[in-house]
Amino acid sequence: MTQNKGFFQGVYEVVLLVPSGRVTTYGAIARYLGSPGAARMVGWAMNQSHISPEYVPAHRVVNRNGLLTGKHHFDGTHLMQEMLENEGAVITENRILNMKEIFWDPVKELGL
DNA sequence: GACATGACCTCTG
DNA sequence: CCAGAGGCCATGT
Repeated sequence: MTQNKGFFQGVYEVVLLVPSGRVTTYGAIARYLGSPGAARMVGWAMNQSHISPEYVPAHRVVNRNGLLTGKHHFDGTHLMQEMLENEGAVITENRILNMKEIFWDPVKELGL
């Protein structure tokens, strides 16, 4: 909080705060940080998530459509899908069906 | 030092 | 309703 070190820090904080079995979106995180149009950067943070001191559940971060866009960046197959399914998410063809049910919004959950 | 790209989203015409 | 362009931050070449 109140750490203006960078957007990345905020993204990691939110992603790390995402509970198991829940998924969030890039726009929600960007919006929570105060930049509704900085969704791109969120994806960039995920790309560098491996540089984070702690593991970042990037598999719980999907696009607005509930599509596993970054699944290609995890291992290249359906590891991300299996992980989410293991947590209780219903995914098919890289798309989350019950995304609405497991959707976790930081602004709504954490509150501004 | 500057240009181009990146796991995207939102707004306007 | 559909389509197009802009925006944001950081990293790499």
